[in-house]
Amino acid sequence: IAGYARNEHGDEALEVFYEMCRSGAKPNDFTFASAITACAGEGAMEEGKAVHANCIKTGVSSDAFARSALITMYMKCGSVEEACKLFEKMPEQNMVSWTAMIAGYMQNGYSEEALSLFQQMQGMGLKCNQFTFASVLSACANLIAIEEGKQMHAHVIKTGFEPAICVANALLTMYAKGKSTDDAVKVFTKMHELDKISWTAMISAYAQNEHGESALQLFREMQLENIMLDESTFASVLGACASLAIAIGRGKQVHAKIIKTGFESSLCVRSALVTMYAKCGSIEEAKQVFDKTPALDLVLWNTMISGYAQHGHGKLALELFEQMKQVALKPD
RNA sequence: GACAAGUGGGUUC
Repeated sequence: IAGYARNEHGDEALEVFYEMCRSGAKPNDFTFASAITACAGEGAMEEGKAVHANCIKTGVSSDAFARSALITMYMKCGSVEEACKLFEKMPEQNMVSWTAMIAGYMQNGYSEEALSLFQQMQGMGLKCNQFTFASVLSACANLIAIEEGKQMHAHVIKTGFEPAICVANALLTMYAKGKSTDDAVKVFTKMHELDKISWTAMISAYAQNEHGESALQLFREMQLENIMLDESTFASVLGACASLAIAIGRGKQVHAKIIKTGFESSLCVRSALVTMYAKCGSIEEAKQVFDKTPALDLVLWNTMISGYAQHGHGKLALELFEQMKQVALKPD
């Protein structure tokens, strides 16, 4: 159940969970927590609450783990209020529940609150681990609070969490968002172990800081190292192509690779493709990608409208805007 | 021994 839940297979996790319940095997506090994690991944808030009620009814030793998982579920579903209410009511507050709150605040755009909660956590003398620091560093990144991020970096070194891969990835991104490409490179170079997130974060760091060619070079190295690519990688690589406004042929090579690896249906890849084609001078191909997309989301509409607007097609941009409103999508 | 919390990605000249 935990294996499925942690790997974004919430539906299968829940299937196994219910099968377990039917079989008469008795779930323990970890089982319920994992089932709630599965609900979080599925955005199934009501089901998660029901699992928690069931957890209490079953009389496991403690529902503390289930509560931490519930906090995450509420946060993932955007119910920050409910998460707070639950957190305040929790009898035993520990590192995991606090980290869940800090991460949740950060993910929902409340990075200030995340940092202030971290200060409180420190004040109470609660322990922190790599997950806490990764979230706090991401909060600094969101706020582009580089001075604070640097202090946190020092703190992370002092507490021995700098080598943790999730901490290093968050550090790298924090520096990249603060336009400190050199510091981002330092973090990347210092890492003993790199995962797909590290590579993508570094590619994105280059792409966002006017080092598009370095981004593309790193992408080549990443492939030579046989690192698994995913939709985030391609979105970042396309971002590099767009930022360089490279020759359309090179952009098309990336597009071909996307098709070959089966990522062309991803919405974030599609919008990155639209931008790439628009910026590389082929608004027609941008529109083709747009037209081939079955379920357009807000970002794709925005991307195509911006593409037209920025390339001398104001009238088409306005027409598309009208179309967008007709499909009952709310402009932002 | 495993199991609750974590890091990267698309639009905004």
